Amino acid sequence: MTVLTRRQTEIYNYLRDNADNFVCAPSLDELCGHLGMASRGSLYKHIMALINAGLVEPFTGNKQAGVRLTIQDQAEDELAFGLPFIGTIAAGKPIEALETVSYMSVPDALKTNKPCYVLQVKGESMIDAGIYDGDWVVIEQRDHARNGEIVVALIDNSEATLKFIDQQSSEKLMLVPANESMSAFTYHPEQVQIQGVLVGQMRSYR
Amino acid sequence: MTVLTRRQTEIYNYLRDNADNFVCAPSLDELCGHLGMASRGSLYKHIMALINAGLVEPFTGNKQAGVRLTIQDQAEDELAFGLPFIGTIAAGKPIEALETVSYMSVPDALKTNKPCYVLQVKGESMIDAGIYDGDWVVIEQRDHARNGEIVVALIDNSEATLKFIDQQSSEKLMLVPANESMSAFTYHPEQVQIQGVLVGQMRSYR
DNA sequence: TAATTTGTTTTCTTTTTGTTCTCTTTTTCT
DNA sequence: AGAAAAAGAGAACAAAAAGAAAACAAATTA
Repeated sequence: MTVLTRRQTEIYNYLRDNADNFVCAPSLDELCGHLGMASRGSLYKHIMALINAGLVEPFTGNKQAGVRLTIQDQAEDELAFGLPFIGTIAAGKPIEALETVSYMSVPDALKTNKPCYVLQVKGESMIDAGIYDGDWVVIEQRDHARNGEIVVALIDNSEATLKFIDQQSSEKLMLVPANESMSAFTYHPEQVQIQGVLVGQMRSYR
Repeated sequence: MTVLTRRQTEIYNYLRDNADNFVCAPSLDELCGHLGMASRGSLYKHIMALINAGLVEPFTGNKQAGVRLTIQDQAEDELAFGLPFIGTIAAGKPIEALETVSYMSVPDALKTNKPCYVLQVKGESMIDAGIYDGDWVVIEQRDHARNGEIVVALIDNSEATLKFIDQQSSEKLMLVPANESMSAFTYHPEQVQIQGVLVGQMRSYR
């Protein structure tokens, strides 16, 4: 998995979105203008990082051809790149407090058009729902959910878990694990902070 | 593909857009006027580059015919669109016989560096392994597998399924579903054709 | 034939561009 | 708060690209 910094992601997104607007491969100076930068040398470092990551085609020697996007990133339909990967879900911190570890390419089919992020599941609390230890989950950032949805919930500001949510009212709500050996608990709404709702899941067998 | 310099691209675009405006093929001096250049020799270099790239028809000797445009548009890179999405797994046909329905971008973590394709799971045969009806699976194209791996297997040339493979020998092999209500079957190796091995899985909750 | 146009080559200068460096500022993490 | 990483500015350099101008030969035109 490719790890990009925030600026690198911004620049890559700009290149991807504007690839068709250039009559030919743009020069570093030209890109600087579009990106609001004053120094070629600074942009150069970012471009080299993207080339190193295989996201951008290298400069053609010293023929000053500039930068061209690679093939895989031109995919029209399922183009996907750059959801922040935040870490594991058992971190016990509010999502906003977690730093983006890296970015992860996620198919469109697994995310929504709202802000999303990726977590890696730690533990077996959702095993009966087909979500296993080590899986990645795509979470739409939200502070509310409907009954029956699977949510990332922060309990008493200390423990983050992935659970079904149910029986929400002004006095209580229920968090239900999908694991026979674990039991559901009822909380006061003030105890529970919803961090997002599950919209996608991925697993690697390698 | 030949990479054009900026000026070459500009000149090519001008020629393409204005080909119909010339009563006959323009001379270099005439083109210099239109392009705001003072030197034939400079333009000559650019034109020769375009001829070399096959984008412009060569000068017809010294009969002052000038430059003629070819019909050919600028060659575009052939784009790849991620992994081929072939369809559902219960299709009952060999994978090779299936045509690519579309392409799907898949995170690096879910694929290998070998040829892979994507299938959508139909049925509940792997439900106890956390693979549900409607999930997408990433399959590495292979005709053999190790015991314990999850494979796409074509049985008797008629039925494609996703199963664990086990107890492979020259006389038999076993295909084991991950579903309590379904039972494992033993086959002769000739009956079973392995189409690939599971390397990734994805699910959407939208 | 002489003059003119045109493609072609060559030499030279200027501009653009990739590349590397050092230094400062900003952001991020501990 | 302090350390580390990221981001940016700016200068300097070499190579490539671009252009100007002159010269020449072949073809066309007058």
